[in-house]
Amino acid sequence: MDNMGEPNSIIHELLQGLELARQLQVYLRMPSSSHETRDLLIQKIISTFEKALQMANWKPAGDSSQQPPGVPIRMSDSPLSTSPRSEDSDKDFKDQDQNAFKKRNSLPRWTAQIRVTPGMGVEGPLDDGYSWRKYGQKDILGARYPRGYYRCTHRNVQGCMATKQVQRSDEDPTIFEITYRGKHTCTMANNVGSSSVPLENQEPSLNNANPQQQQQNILQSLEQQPNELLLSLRRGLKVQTENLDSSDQSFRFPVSTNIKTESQVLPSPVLENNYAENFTSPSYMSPAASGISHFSVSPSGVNSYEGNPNLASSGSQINDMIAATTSAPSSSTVSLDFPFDQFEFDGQNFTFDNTRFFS
DNA sequence: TTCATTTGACCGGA
DNA sequence: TCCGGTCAAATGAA
Repeated sequence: MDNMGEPNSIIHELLQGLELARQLQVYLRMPSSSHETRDLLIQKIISTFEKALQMANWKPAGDSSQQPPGVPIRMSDSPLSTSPRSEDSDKDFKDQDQNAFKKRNSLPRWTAQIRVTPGMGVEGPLDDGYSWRKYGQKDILGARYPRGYYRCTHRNVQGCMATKQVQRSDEDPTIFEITYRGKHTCTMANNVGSSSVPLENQEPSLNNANPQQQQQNILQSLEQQPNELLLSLRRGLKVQTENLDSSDQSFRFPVSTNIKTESQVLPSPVLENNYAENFTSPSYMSPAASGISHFSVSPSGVNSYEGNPNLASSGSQINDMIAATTSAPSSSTVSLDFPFDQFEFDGQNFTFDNTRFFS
């Protein structure tokens, strides 16, 4: 934490990695580019990030006895119980629910923000690796847009008590604030960030959490997005952390480096709208109130997108879209978008599971 | 039939 | 008492 490397150097390395990733993106779009070149670029990117990680005193995960692998973001000391779960008793889970409800304010909690700025192509592994199920929506006093409530799909089966809330910002409707609560204890959590296992080979539940339905939900929501928002989903992904507890430690990843093709990302109906799936949200961001991660989406020159002129919208539907995109299982995708779920940033340190990132 | 979302009702903390 | 968070019945989609 307090022995972090020179931030400027780290940023320099990260920027270098970014530039390399961009180059890779270009190469990947050129059918004639050679594998050697791509491999070389990938190697460079990896070493760049490794350097940055060294500078940040990054330690390989291994002390995460409580934390699921690949979910490296440290929670601040939280009272969250990780007590053993009963696999076969709904009653136990109901009891847990009761406790969770009583203690809801003591659950670890952290916030991410996703910004959808005009013109972007949200491509990339924008999922957080978990599947979520909406269980409520509520109008919040003083807020223009309703808040959506989501919990882990595996709650009933595995007693995973993780929840999240999605709230569209009043001040800037392009910003969606996602508040995570609780810690995933489902098997999904064990798979998230597993660096060597391709997503498609991971826990089946990752993919069988009805991705079609989630995709369809996205689509439904999209069909009612304003053109502006749809257009905004065309560009690249930019990551910005701000207000991290050491005020000036913020940094920005203008990530626009997708190697995932749209056809890999989306079912054709979605592609017809040229909409890209999956915001990645941090599985575990710093819960510190000061540690809001700001995910914004910015122009990246990504091609091919025309908003559907027939689209209309409502705030809650956009909320759903964002929520769904942050929750949709990533299925079998490979991307160079920054994988937030492998990214640890507790104010001064961050870690990054680069093996999965580049796998 | 199964599973997810919607939405009004209910609960509990402040 | 208010309001945020959750429950659960109704509904819809696959």
